Amino acid sequence: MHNLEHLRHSLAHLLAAAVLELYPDAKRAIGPAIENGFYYDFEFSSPISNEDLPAIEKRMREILKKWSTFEKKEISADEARELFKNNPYKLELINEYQSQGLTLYTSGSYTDLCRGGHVENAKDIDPKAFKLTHTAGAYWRGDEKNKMLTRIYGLAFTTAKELEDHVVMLEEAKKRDHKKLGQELDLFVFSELVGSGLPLWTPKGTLIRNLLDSFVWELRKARGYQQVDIPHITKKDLYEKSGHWEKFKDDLFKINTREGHVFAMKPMNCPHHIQIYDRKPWSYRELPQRYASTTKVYRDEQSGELAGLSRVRAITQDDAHVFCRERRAKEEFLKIWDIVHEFYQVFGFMMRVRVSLHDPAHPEKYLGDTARWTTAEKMLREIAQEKNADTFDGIGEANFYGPKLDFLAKDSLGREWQVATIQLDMNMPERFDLSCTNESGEKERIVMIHAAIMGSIERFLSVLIEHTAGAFPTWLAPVQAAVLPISDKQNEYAQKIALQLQNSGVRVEVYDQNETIGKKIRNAELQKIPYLLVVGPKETDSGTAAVRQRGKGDIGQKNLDDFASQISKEAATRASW
RNA sequence: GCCGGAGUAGUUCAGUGGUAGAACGCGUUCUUGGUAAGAACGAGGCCGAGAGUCCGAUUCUCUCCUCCGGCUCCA
Repeated sequence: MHNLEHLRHSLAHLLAAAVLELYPDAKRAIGPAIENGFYYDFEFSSPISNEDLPAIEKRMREILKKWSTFEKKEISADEARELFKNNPYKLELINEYQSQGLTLYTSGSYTDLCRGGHVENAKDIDPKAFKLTHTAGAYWRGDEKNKMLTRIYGLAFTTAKELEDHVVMLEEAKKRDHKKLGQELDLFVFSELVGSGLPLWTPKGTLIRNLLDSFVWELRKARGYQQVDIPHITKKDLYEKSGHWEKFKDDLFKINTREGHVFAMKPMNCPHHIQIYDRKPWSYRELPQRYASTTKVYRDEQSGELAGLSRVRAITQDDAHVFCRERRAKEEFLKIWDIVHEFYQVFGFMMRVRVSLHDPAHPEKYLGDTARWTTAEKMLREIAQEKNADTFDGIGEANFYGPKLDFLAKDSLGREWQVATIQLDMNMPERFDLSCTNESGEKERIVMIHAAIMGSIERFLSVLIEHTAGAFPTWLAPVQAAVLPISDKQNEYAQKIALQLQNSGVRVEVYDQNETIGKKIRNAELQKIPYLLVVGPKETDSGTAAVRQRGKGDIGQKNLDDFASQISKEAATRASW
């Protein structure tokens, strides 16, 4: 069995071979294997688009028939330069790699400069197990100062079945796209007048946000957090002191006051929380101080970066900061970990935890002395060990101000998203001279812990919508039950029981439109409402409802008091089904 | 910001150098229906915004705005 990466890289060669036959003046850049497939970057003399892909793919299959082995040949830098004299990209690579020796690989009549990693024989490639998917712009060598090339992406697997499964998964993901579901379920909108990256939350969407936030708050409250509230703007002085002005001034929304002062919309909350901590001197006995705010931050993201709720300019953070002594940090980390665990477990996410460490090869990227980093990273590793969780190290993933634990959630389609994060900050307390008085009556430097559970409500909701396909658990569903009268003769009874349910705390809607019962059920199902209560003459007479549960169908006649208490119980326990 | 694609009714989309069409949704009426689409009629559009070419532009050209797929970025 051959290596999948070799297979994918071989297909990149095949793609280049087909492109060069169809577009002889296209210039090749690089073509590696990637997750699920491969790509190759080209400079085309005139733009190509997705419509051109079927022809290229067809040519790939034709060429593949003529290929067998990949012949390797060592060549000198001069020979290579001669061979690729019209290709500035290959020439750049030749100059870079000439000291390590250069190799050419040939299959059929196609030859490419390449460091190797191909299938033994091109006959091993299943012509039905790859597919070109889309084109995209990509900077040469990933540097935005360089020329933009055209990248052609393809999917590739060992068997046609695997390719098919992956395509089915992509289709499912498309159906669950949170931008699409957000509109269909009426959760949020964007307005051209308000601007891009600025979502507006409808009543249903706002309800969900508030329910999620209350859940996080409940978990925090139990662990000694206190809510604080802060303004959304600040004088630039705050960010000059925190260091953010210098580092991130391009990403700040700035405000000029009529008196000529410069303010900024807050892009993060820590400096504000720090000012609350710093309102008075603290005894070590009063620590930790744990401040939490669910509040928006504003970042002037590049327009091309914005995407649905995943990347916005007005971001709601469930942000908390713990101010504590360094020796206390571990205990606080563990508490936050518990919150993260409890929160994500409710939604059925599988979690992995990345211990994000500094990169010893680049000490210049980090603040503070090595000894403190060593101590701090040792602590994080201990925590990861004690928690006995699925953890891994991320070298070079630390913040410049400290190491952190990043939580990755795997959704129901197997995609992984970074969500919660717990960060140790040894820098801000220095900059703002944050301290407490210790047992010896001395001023002692404290540390800060940044702790976001959802991270951003917008991003978390984008993940949750796609994870659940919009079928929210009962406790979170904006409408938990719909009452569907079979004809308008039952409208009055429907209103009556809706009111009764509403009084027991159930979020309920009545579908009393002049439509058939089939149509009402269809509409309610499309809204992914957990429970539908169908009421006809039978139910009116017996004072019941025929209940249909989302995903399960008819679950029989229910007494209303029993039904209401069942929903309340589901909501209280945040049950999922 | 960059490359490519796209903006037509509330939504999903057809379409045309002579100022527009479907389906669903919405309204009215008929229908009173038992577990995923009953019927008829009707309202609804400065064809994303601005400029240019043309006798005439929703259609062609340019600029801007917005969205999508990527790239770069993400405290």
